[in-house]
Amino acid sequence: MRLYSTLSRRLEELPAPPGPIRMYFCGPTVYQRAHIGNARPFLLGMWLRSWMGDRGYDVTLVHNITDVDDKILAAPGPSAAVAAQATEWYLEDIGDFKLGLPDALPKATEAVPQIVSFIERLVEGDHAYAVEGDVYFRVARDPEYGCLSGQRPDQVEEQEPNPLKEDARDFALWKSNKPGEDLAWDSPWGRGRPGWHIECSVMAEEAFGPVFELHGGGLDLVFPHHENELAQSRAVGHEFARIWTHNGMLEFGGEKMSKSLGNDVSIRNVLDTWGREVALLYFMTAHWRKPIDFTDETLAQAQAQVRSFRAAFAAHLNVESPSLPWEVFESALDDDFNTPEALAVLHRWRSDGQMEMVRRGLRVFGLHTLAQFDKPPPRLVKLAEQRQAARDERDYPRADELRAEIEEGDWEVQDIADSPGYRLIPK
RNA sequence: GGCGCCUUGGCCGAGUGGUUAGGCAGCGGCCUGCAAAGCCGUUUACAGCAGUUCGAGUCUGCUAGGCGCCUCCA
Repeated sequence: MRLYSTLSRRLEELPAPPGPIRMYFCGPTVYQRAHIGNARPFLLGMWLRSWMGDRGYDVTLVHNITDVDDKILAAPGPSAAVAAQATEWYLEDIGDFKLGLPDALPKATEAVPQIVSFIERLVEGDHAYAVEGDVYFRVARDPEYGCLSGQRPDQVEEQEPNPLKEDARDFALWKSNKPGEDLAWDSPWGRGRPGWHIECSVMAEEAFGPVFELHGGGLDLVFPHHENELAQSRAVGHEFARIWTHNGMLEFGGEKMSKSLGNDVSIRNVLDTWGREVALLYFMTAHWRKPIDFTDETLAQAQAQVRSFRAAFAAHLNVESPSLPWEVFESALDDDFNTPEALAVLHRWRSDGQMEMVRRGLRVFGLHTLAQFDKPPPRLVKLAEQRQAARDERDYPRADELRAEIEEGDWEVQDIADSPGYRLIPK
């Protein structure tokens, strides 16, 4: 199996099973409802874990939560409560995809002692310096700085000059407590809080030690966040992540969806409006590295595909001797996790009536639920039986009335050709 | 100014030099009491220009347009 890595800028072959494959994916900063773009790295991580598990790998997925940050401090109310509430929402939201949870969901605030000692190591190694209660990373000491993002340090723009820094490119590892900030810890440099990048270096080390196979996150984190993480970890002698995956952004009206632009739609909203199956299939339609448009039309297309799979399962087709072998599906996913191509294979099996193959493939993505049907409510079964009776008596106006009533209950009644039977399918 | 990415038919999207991707929507037909589902058929693809090659959507160069990052961001 291979995946494209930002670090090498090419496809990287994974070690042979069973690995291990240790994956660290950057999660959200928790200060409000997470938007649907935040779901993408989560889903990619979960799907990779699922697929690699099937392929015989020993996989561990760590997905961090940033619960100390400027935005949390700026939000109205006690910061700890803001973060706790938003964390709860996030866990609810990702839980509702019903894919299970990552193996660990560490929080920055629960790693502060380790963060402090990590920074001490950097200071001792002369990779960092303390100034008036802040600690900064010394970028000039790292000749490799920029290797992940391709940024040339001398070309990086500085927005607001900070006189405390030796060099404009240096970034904060520890920030001194400012008046009004209600999240702070004691440290050798005084009361303060961790900078943004350091938590990931520390929590990845906590989980995996000095080296692990895969680090994921959104494309917008390549620089500066991941560049800085890598620099910090290498400064203490770690190899850190070998493969870096960066998923494409969700776009909304031609622009990136983000909280700062105010064009974001929450995960909760999407789940409530379209349901988990449509949301999951929607993300399958685009390759993970590419941008994906978030529009009613693209979601509606995903919904149409969901319905086509469900209808095929309802028809109970299962033809033996597959037209395409399982290996075709496998190689699509093994090759840079190409979900659109895998989806095309599933459609091919669907149209050939090989629903067991479809079910097996959908299971990787948590979509095998399309093959499971709840029992229709007894009230609707009764209506369907009445409709059947009306049809038998050729009372078609009555039959159509009953069908409309069934559809109001979000089930659809379909007659079966060549038999007097019908079937009920959830809409 | 720097770094990186993208441009395929009405829409979404595969395509790792040489036979149909696939889905959605549309149209015509079969089936149906009517539908739905299904099935069959069908509809100006590869931004433009030049090059490499026996052969390019696929490689190279240029042009045009778009996007991301360099500041919080998945």
